[in-house]
Amino acid sequence: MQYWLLKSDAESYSFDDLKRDKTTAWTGVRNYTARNFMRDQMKPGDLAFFYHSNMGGSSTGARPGIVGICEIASAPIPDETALDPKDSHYDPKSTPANPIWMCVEVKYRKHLKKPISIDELRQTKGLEKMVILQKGSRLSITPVTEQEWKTIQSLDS
DNA sequence: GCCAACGTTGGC
DNA sequence: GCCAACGTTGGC
Repeated sequence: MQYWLLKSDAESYSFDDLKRDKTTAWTGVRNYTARNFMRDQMKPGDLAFFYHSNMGGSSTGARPGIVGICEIASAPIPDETALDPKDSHYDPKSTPANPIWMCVEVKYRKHLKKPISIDELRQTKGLEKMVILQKGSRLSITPVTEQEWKTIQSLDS
């Protein structure tokens, strides 16, 4: 059982979208480190924080942060978007016989009572080492330690 | 919109 | 295998 953090740009796929869909395949990841986490380490039943990043549109004043909890719901499966020439994530190096990009299905669990912003995470003792808080960290899938998980849960009140 | 940091690509 | 160039990410 492991804990994770999944980043998504709310404008492309938000946590509300996941609530609506209930389950979605986490496609479009084109980074080997992130892929390896999905392919080699994620297990059904693992839990993940869902994090909204903030590409461009912060006109509402909303800050990037954790908005909810979801669950890994499948073993690794080929990322279909890599095999579809019409998809913006198409990668000709990936073929049905040898799909280099893999994903997992993710299931909605629950919203936090209110989002925990990146600022609040930065201010919280014990979270200093979180990958997502490191300077220049762009990984869209990162492991979260049990201690970090509990600490963040305790902020959700 | 800016731009620092990062991952990937490709010429050598 | 090196590394400059490029494209992307994502906080601000």
